[in-house]
Amino acid sequence: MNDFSDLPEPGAPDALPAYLVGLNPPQRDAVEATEGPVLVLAGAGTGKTRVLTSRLAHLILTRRAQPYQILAVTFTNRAAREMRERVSAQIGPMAQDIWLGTFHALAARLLRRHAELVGLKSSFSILDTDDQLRLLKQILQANAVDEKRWPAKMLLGTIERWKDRGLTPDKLSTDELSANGAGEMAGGRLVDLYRQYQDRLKILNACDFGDLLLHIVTIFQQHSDVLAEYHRKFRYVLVDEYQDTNVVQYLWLRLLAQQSKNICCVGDDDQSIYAWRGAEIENILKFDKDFPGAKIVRLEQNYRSTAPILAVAGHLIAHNEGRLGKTLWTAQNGGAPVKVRGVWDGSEEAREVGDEIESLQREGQGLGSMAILVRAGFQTREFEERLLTLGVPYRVIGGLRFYERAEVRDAIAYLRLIAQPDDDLAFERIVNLPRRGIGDVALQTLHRAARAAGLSLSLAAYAVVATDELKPAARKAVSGFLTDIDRWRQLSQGLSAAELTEQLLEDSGYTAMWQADKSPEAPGRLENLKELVRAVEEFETLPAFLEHVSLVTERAENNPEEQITLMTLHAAKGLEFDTVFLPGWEEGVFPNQRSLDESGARGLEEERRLAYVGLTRARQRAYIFHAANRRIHNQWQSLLPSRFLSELPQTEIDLSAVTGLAGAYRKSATETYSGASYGTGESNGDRWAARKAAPSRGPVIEGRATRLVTGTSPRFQVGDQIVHQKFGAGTVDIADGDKLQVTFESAGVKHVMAAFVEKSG
DNA sequence: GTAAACCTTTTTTTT
DNA sequence: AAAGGTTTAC
Repeated sequence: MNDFSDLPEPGAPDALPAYLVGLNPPQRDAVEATEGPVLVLAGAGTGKTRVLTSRLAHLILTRRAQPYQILAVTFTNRAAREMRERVSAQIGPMAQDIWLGTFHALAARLLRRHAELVGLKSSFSILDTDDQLRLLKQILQANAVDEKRWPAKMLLGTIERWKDRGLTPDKLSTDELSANGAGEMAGGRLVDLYRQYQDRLKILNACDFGDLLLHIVTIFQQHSDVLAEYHRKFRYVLVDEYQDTNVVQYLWLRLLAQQSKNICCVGDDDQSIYAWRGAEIENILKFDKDFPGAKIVRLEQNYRSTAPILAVAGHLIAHNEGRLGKTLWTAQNGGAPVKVRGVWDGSEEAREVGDEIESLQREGQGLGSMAILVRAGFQTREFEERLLTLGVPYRVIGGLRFYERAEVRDAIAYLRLIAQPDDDLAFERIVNLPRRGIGDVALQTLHRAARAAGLSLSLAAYAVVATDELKPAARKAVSGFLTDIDRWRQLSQGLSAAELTEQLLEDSGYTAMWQADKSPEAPGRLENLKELVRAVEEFETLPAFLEHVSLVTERAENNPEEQITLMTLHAAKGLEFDTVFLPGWEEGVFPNQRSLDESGARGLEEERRLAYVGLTRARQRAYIFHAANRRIHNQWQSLLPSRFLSELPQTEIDLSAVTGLAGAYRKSATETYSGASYGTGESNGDRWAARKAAPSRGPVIEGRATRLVTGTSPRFQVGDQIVHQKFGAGTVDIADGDKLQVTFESAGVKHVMAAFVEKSG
């Protein structure tokens, strides 16, 4: 370990500082290129975090900057925490002073300082998705927008995408509106609704997630003195996962770095998987245009996965266009091929995965080093059931987070209202919870008064109870509620946040409400409330806790037991496991149909990157599964294997199908598919070579779906009577090679593969 | 004001 | 199949 009291001067000949020891040449390059713009293209498992933390240590220990003069931005709280921990290990407590956090957390911190410049108070609330939706619904109702035709969710999505691109209502051009038909949404009034939504936020002294960044950019653009202050302050800017930045984030970074030019962005264009929430892969692709003279460093030596896994992932991702281009390699030899297994249906898939898990366990593999990575959250259910049956402990990442549970949100609404009287959404949530006799009629009266006076609900309520607008009972109830709130607000001055929370839940009758509830969930909810009080204890002040709640969306997991992890591919980014199971590689499931429908070629490429992310999570073993049939929307469907399977190098994979399948699968249980089994008939090796030679030819989106062709599969003609293993007897309507459209006697019209039916009679 | 009954939709991914 | 929302009935 290096003692930094006798640090070598920069450029000292021999003694290598500890943070540089063991770095490979490109990694070291990335650490030491401190001045000017730098783009580090860091492939999966190439030691990206190591480079980031070493770079921070380098900047600080060589005294190029004080910790508080460095801005280091990540996307997830997990990444921020990990980086902070690892820098601390290298440079000690100084690491606490680095401006290190997620985009949103850092933006919130800045916005609290300058809130008045965008018409907010420093105490503003940060709304979550639920609040946003309720707010927009109110506006839609007030504007008589038909919510059936224009679901609030969809409109909110459009508004959020605008915000991601830095578009305030004033900046929306007609061009923007004609794109994706946004101009016609909600009868052409969406911009107006957007404006009303923003106006409401201002009255509520609140902002949503997108606003955190948008407001800061607005401030920087309109107040050069404020921007200049931060130019002086932040000498170096570091950005993690740059491929996931959206336009606002890009603008924010560019504004901050335009003076010093010392911006270092680390990312991997092949792992860009967040276009659906506004990320612009172009940001990373055009980095050297945005920051002229940028140095580009490629990290390509992989320290995580075996050679076969890298080969499979590399072949797959090579089918994408518009890449910056990287080829991962490893010094390791050996390693098992990636296993690809075809199964009959979802439950067989779950059984097979379960069996494999148990057999790995018998070999001494720990559950903690295994993961099942699915495309969409609902896919975990079948595996959960199977694992429960087998008695294999598991944990699911994602799903309902602690802070999203109704009772926790209720309690937090109380706290929000105390911290911020203008928070109408919180007010409405709890004004009659538990029941206080403040019903719709009373609430409507308050709404009217608030709108008339241009005040928030709780402020208007004070005025209303002084009049006789409300019936005596309601008036008494409202005034009682206001008195309570005032009292708690008083208490919040003297008590700790946790004590306040405890007392509040008692006094308000909220705890009592759940105690009186005899539904089976009630005990769990009470337990969650206790857990909430424990969570509040970690924070000194109420505002600090509320900030945490808005920005940190994770739940405390402290389970010492060895468990297998189930999560989505998105959630898995940045993690690694010895063994990775990748189920559900079927057309429509993965690549996801909706992604294809909505985003075409771009959507397909993003899905392929998602597959790449999944494969590159694996250190030792990767298993891919595809099922021939699945119940989707409670209906059985037969599915084609994912086109991604035809894009894998046949030499590095081990193909097999489980016994009991018809046609191609049934011939031999262990027979591997030949090179022509998947795909179009040209060998995949050729396609791979052709692709390299002619990178301009894009993958076909709408083209023929991947086929399972074998020389032995019978040919069908229109009118043939057939039997399908799942759907029973039917008649062929259309025969297109191996794809048939069949009218079944009981199951109706289906598209099925020839391989799964047999001629009858 | 509450509860039951009925209808609709859901399943992409989340800071 | 289940959850959520809305309508209807008490």
